[in-house]
Amino acid sequence: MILSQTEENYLKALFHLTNRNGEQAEVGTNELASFLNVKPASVNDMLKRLREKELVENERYGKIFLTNSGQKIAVQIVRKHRLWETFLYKKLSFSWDEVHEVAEQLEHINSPKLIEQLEKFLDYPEFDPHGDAIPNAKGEIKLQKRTTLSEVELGKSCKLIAVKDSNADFLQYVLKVGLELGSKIKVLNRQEFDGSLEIEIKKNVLSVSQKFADNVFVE
Amino acid sequence: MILSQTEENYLKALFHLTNRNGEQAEVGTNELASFLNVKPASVNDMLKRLREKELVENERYGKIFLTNSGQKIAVQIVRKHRLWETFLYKKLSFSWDEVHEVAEQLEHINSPKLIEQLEKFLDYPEFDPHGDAIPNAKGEIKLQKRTTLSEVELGKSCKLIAVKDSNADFLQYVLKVGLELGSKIKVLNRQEFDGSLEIEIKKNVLSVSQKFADNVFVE
DNA sequence: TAATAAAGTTAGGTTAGTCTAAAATAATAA
DNA sequence: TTATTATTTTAGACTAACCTAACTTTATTA
Ligand SMILES: [Mn+2]
Ligand SMILES: [Mn+2]
Ligand SMILES: [Mn+2]
Ligand SMILES: [Mn+2]
Repeated sequence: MILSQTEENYLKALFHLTNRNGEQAEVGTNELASFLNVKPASVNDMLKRLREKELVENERYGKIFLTNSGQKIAVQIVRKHRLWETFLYKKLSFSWDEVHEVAEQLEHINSPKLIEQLEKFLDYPEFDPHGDAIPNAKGEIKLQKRTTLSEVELGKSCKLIAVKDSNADFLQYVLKVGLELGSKIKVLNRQEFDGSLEIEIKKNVLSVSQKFADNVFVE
Repeated sequence: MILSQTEENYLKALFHLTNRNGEQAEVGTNELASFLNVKPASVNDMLKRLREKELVENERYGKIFLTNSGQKIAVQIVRKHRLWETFLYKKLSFSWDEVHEVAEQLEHINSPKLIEQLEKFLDYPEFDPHGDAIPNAKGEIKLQKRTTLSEVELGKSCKLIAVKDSNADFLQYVLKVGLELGSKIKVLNRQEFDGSLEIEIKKNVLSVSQKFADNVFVE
């Protein structure tokens, strides 16, 4: 089945919204619309078409789900996205805050051979530059049990294993505070009124906002 | 200026049709339409929009030209196309008949850094896998004075320097008869009634059609 | 439970890019 | 020079993807 870029983006968005950190989540028209920066009415139009192609299922006023074939297609797009990010990062000297935007375009290139060969060229990488697992050709993903930094208990140490990839400013800031994939983080204190954290990284103590901590994944 | 893929394809088509083997050529609505596999009416609509963006010039019932800025954009697309073909060929083990189709998609990816870095990664190649010159970042192209094999005088020898890139079957056939970029070809005889040629390649004598010879460029 | 708010849907409209069918102009041949 | 053919343009229509404004249904709260 040949899909437009727009259709692919809807499927990918649904994939991300329905699988939040391993858990299943319910998704409605409004949420999908604001995620994609379109209006709920547009989402409705598109859902009609995706339903006709049997890629999504939803009842009137009900929640939205990917069908099996919708899910398969979405995973392949995620696979392409993460392989391209890895290529840009490893081979073309992009920084980790620059790769996502370009991968958003490259993920829609349609050529099975290209992806096969790209994966081989990169020597079958398991994770992208932000720590997200790259699905294999069959669509299987290693699922990492990951927590956000916000949820870590006071006094405990953890290891940074992934970061939200879609905000360049955030990613630059992560590097600036001295963090990278694999960094050890100790949570010293939590400010109750705004959820901000005091953390220790390589003997340095600093304070990060709740929002920051929500975008950092640890194990 | 942000252009759609379709607009980019019109500009590229005009670039190719108005610069045939170094010479300037006049292009009309019908010719552009059949090149792009659309109807003349569609071309008319698009020309109106491209005129408004000052990328093409044409008078009612007159021939079509790229403006300077239209030309610049077209060359950049050709540059991207040829760099991607080179990448696929050199780094991802694509054969020379497979690269064009995928490059048709990749040429529309919009990221100046990507192209810069790709060119660097490929070590500033001068020619694509079909022997076409790759424009540099400034849009300058080395112009090769090239003739088609059909035009070579009887008895003369020549060197294969480029081939038309858009037909995979033709490209496979070129390899099959033992030719590649740089091959020496001697033209032994010309059949007047159908323009077919008898040629010698590495002591082998074979006959090729006029159409074949039209798609092979030599110096 | 009734009122209000939030979420979702429908109707009608826009733009890009395409098409067919018909009309206008230019080029060519009788 | 007129008739025929080829080329180009116009008018009107379609689909994908979006929008606004109004409406309906579901959820929340008083
Ligand atoms: Mn990404
Ligand atoms: Mn995308
Ligand atoms: Mn090509
Ligand atoms: Mn193209």
